[in-house]
Amino acid sequence: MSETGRPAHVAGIRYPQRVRLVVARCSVDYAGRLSAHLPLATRLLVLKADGSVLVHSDGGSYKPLNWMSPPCTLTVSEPDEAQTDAGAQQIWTVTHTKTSDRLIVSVHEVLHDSQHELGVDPGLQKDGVEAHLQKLLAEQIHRLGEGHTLVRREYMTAIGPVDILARDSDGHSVAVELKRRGDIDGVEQLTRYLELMNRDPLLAPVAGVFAAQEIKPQARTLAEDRGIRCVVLDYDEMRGIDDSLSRLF
Amino acid sequence: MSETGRPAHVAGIRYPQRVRLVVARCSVDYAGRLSAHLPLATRLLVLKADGSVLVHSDGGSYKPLNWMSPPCTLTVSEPDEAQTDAGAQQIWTVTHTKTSDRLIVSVHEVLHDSQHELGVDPGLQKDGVEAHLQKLLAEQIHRLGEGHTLVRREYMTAIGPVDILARDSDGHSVAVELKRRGDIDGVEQLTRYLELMNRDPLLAPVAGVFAAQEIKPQARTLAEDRGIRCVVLDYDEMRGIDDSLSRLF
DNA sequence: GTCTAGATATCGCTT
DNA sequence: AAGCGATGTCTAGAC
Repeated sequence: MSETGRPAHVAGIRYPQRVRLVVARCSVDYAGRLSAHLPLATRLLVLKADGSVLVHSDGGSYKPLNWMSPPCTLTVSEPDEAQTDAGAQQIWTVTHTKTSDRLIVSVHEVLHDSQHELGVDPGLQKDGVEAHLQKLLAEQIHRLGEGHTLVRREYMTAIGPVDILARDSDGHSVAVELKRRGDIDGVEQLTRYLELMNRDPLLAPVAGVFAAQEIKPQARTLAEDRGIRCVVLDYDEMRGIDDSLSRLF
Repeated sequence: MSETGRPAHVAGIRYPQRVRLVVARCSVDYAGRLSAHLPLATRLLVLKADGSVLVHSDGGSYKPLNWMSPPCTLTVSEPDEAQTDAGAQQIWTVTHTKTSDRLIVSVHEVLHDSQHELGVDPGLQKDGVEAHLQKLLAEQIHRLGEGHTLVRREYMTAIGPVDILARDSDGHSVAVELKRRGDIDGVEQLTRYLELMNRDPLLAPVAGVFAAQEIKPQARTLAEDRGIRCVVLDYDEMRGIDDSLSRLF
């Protein structure tokens, strides 16, 4: 109960990682990059082995009401007189190791307290992010328009890599900016690439294509105003074709 | 154990909100906006009253390894033959109510299972960051340079509000884009405002100031290349002055 | 290490 | 309802 944060390594000995689950009536204060306060209520407190703390309510998204990110340490202390009068039984102070961020939990009543050994997690395997979309579009470059050919993915320029460089049926260069969701940011990014590339006589004229699964109206307006063509990609359809291709082998 | 998700309202009766904590050896698959897989390992599963599920490891940040956001429902089913052979005891399927997103948890061994009544949370009270920085800069407008005067905060234009509009010592307009961290995005945003405002004969010429607690090198280069002045703000110093002022009252 | 771009972002506010 | 900006963003990859 009065145990503090459990570092994974102490004096060279590797202790098993443990997560501690506490359900308690508590109030919470955070002082760091901002100040925040949570009034007294019953909440779930998750204390991870690296010292990090999550304060969750029963609802909302995956984001805790409040938290402290690692590296940090938890110390438990007795409440002072004022805190005792307010009903606090324990004060948990979570201090960030590098910054001066602080999370203070005033624990009024502990309703549950248990520890569980989880071990190290093998981690998440992802599929279907922008990288995958880029691979698919490179394989299905005709989606940019008839007669298009791939020059290369991640074409390097002085200000960063262009997602895809292609040529249209006339042999002119086409720079493609690819997004999962097409926002104004992406149009600005492509615009910077186009400005730079069109100064290169070996490449110019370079046309721009803004390709995304979904293009926001404002982004489309800005793009078309700048002569950038917009292409909406159907990920499922592209993946479907990719799967069918895979099945041939 | 075999209980499914508990909606907060059933047949007009309001049930108490409950959070369920499960520690289990499990593998997890997500199919929705992307595909993701978590190999078999021991993890913390948090099931909230709104049906949402968080899959946490003992470490990392506040973000779960995987999750399903509300509104969604959890159903528990028996594993099929292949799943039983793989060692699964139960299959939890979490389905999003509006999209077709799906989270499937293959539960191999339950190590802990408890439920806790939390009630409705009063919610977080926040104070700080960009709003505060904007208020401080409006009060300390001299930080833009000698002789500057405030016109107004959140000066509305056709494409959105400019954080601060001021005048310099010559009476010329100054548009200020304020950020906690000064990134290229912020420079682009300010550039769009300046283009628009400089078309307005009542305002033009409008100078630009990019003000932030921290300005990234690339952002500074881009800003200065466009004739936008960069001002680094010391939040603690500004807050200190603000506090001293407050103490006078 | 630092820095940059992407994200199943989430959250809140305004139109 | 939909769009947009901010976030204590977090995270992974590049340099």
